[in-house]
Amino acid sequence: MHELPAGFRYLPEYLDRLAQEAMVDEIRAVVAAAPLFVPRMPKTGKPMSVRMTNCGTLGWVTDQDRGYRYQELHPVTGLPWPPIPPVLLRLWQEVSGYPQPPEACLVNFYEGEAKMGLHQDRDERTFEAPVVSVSLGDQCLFRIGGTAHGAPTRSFRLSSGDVVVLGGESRLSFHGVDRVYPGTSTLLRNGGRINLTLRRVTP
DNA sequence: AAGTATCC
DNA sequence: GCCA
Repeated sequence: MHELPAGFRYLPEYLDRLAQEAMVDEIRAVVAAAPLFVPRMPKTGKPMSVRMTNCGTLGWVTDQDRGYRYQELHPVTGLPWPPIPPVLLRLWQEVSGYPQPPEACLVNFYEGEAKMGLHQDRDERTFEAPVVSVSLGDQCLFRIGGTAHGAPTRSFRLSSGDVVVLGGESRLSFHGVDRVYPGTSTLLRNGGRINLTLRRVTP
């Protein structure tokens, strides 16, 4: 049984059903303005299995030519990202302990066999602020390790309404999603899982 | 290690 | 089904 990295906070059932439904409505509006796109791996161009979009002044994107980065414009529409909904700014204020607001909210949509390989969130220009993650919809198997390659990992299920904070020592921990469990939530009519990650990019 | 394949 |  390995230790969880210091600064990792798991807040189960942080959002009640009504709050989750309100958040899904906000995300629907974000997706209407900034359509989901398929991110591609740097150099190889292999598609990731999730679809994604963003809200905020900066959004995380990746493609074959330019790789992982934050940018102000949607890669397909060329428009600025829609603003982060106030309810998410309030959540950040409640749990982040960071004085300034988040600049990016990455929206990852998992359906079917979608997963996310173990990785570090390290494209930001500051690691002082934590990463705040919200789970909506079907449960998933989440895995978190240490900051070093090859460090032991722990796995547990995340459910709709759970909030996870990666701060302190855990800010640069490797983490990922090994699988989604279909039919484990009624929040999204067509099933699947939405993960929102709020981030500060600049100091 | 933001990927996939393979093994137990 | 989950880990490495």
